Amino acid sequence: MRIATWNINGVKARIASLLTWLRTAEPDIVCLQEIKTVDEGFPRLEIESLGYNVATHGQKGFNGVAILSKHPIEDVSRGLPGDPDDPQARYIEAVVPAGERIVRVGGLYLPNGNPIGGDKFAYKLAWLDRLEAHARALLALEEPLVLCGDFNIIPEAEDAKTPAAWVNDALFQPESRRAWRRLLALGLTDAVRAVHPQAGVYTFWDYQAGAWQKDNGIRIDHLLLSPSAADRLVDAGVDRTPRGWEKPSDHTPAWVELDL
DNA sequence: ATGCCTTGTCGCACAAGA
Repeated sequence: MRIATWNINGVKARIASLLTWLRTAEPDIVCLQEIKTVDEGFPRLEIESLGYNVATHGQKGFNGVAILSKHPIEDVSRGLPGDPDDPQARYIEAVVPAGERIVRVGGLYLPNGNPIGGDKFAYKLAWLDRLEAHARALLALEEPLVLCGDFNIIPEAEDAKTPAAWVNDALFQPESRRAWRRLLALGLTDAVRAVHPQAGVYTFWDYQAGAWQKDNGIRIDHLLLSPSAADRLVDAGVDRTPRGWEKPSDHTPAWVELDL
C-alpha cells in the first residue's frame, strides 16, 4: 500500500501532470493540497477514470484538500476539529480498507503563517495546537494512521539547503518546530526522515531565482505514522520527477509504502 | 532591501503563497 502526499498548487492548472503522475507512480492513496477550487470544480471524472475514488474538501480560490484512493473511501470527515468557525478548507480524513486491515488517512494543509508575529502566525500556531489534540485522539484508536500533507514546517536545519535564509520565516520558527516535535513526542514517526536520515531531502523549491536548478529546496511535506503504521513501514521517499516537468507545482510528492 | 514566479479572481491589478 503506497500512500503519497502532494501539494499541487491548483488542481485545474495541474490536471494533466496529475493524471500523468497517477498513471506512472500508481499510488494507492493520494492526499492533495491546494486544490484551489470548490468541490464542484474538481476534475473528478478524469481521476475516477483512472480507477480512483475521490473525496474533496474544497474552497473557492485558495486552500482545499482531497483524498484519492484506489480502495473505497469510508467515514470521510472534513475540517480539523477544535474550531467549527474556521472557514479555511485545510483538513480531510477518511478510513480506507486494505485487505484484512484498515488505514486511517488524514490529509492536511497547514497554514503558512507568514509574516511572523501577525494574525497569520497566530492562526498557524493555533492550528498546530488543534492538530496535536486531534492526533492524540486518533492515536488512542491504535489504528494504522498516516497524517500527511504540506505541514509548512522545516523541522531541522538539514531540511533546508540554505537554513540561514529561513530564520525569519514562519516555516522555521522555534514555535513551529517545537509544535512539530510535540507531534513526534506523541509517538508519531516522520517516515521520510526514518528512511532517509541524511540532509538534502527536499519537497519544495521556490519558483523564483532558479531555486530548482540550484536545488535550493526545503522539506516541508511530511508523512507521520502511528506506531502500528510505523511497524509496517517498508519504504518512503520523495519523487522529484514532477518538479522537473513543464508548468510544475512548486512542491513534489512524498510517499510511504506500508505492508498492510 | 526588494523582487524574482505562479495561481485564481465577478481580473484588466491584486492577494497569497513559502
